[in-house]
Amino acid sequence: MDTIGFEAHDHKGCVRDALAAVEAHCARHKLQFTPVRRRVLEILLSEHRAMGAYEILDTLRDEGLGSQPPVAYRALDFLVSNGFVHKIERLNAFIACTHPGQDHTPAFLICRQCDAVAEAHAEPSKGMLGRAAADSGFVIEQAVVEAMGLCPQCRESVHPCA
Amino acid sequence: MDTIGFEAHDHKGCVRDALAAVEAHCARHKLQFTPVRRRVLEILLSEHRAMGAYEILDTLRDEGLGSQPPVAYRALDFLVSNGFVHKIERLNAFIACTHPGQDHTPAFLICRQCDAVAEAHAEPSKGMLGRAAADSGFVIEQAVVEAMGLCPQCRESVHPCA
DNA sequence: GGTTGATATGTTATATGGTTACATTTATCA
DNA sequence: TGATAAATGTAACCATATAACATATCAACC
Repeated sequence: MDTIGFEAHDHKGCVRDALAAVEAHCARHKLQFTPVRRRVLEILLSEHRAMGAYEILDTLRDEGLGSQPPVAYRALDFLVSNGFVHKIERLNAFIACTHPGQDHTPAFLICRQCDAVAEAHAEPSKGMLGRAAADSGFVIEQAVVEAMGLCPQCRESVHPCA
Repeated sequence: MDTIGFEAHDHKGCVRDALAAVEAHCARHKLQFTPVRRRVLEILLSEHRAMGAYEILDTLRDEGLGSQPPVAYRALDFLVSNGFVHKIERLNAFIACTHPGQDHTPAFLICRQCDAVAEAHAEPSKGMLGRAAADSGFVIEQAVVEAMGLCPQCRESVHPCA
């Protein structure tokens, strides 16, 4: 229910905590949290922004962890299918989940000016969309919800009167 | 409020009406509804499904209306920015709007089995997303809402007991 | 009705994002 | 320890989208 994302926070702590949560989740579910997968998650967590697969790959290459696209995409596939990372369709980019482990439908607030992204929650089964789906007999399994606009900071810099 | 999309309908009539509505809208707003733009819209309307830009381009090429990607992308840009066509981010594909001219935030129900797409309406300013945005001071200008799942027909074919 | 500025198209080349296919290695577990 | 599955390395390729620039067409005014 908290948006975080556009506010300052203890970033080192948030990276550490998220990493620990994912590690625990993988141990519990017998998932292999391999070096490449771990490093990709670390990169996304510490950058704390949406990154393209090739941008992530550049970092991996610099570190000798793999140089070809499939390396990055495979790690991202793993992280996305387990809910540790989300893909932002509108940006063809990936971002670390802020509530790893918990089952949820993410929604994103994307600033068109500074590209900052905040994660919120959506409830696709409710509202008009849910009603339209129910009316037509459509079963929603997964949803993409991405709002574009201006974040608080950029809004102020556009309207300096604030 | 009607979903249409997964139901049978008078398709010839719906193509004709939509085309007429767009034509009227362009005349009223002094927009150039050129042959390429018109043909791209016609293709999308009559196919009545999400199509990739290159698939549309193939048809244009066959008809001698242009053979290079920018031709298709420019026509699509025009149609999308005027609300006659929507882009489905999840599919990197385009689909004709079912309510051309009217200002609205489209939402899509996408069948993962048969790729059928139905257009519904979303109200991003309401619900949890709207509240999260308001709470954090984010101003929503535009939204992508795309639900993946099973359409009525495919749902039945998966559960033959129905 | 011709001139001009804006809008639209033709075309080449290239950037960006993502997958296939197959060989090799590493983990898991009986 | 050996069999099987899962993960990685690597090359080649496919798919989506844009940049840049030349040419043509339109719209509107004198």
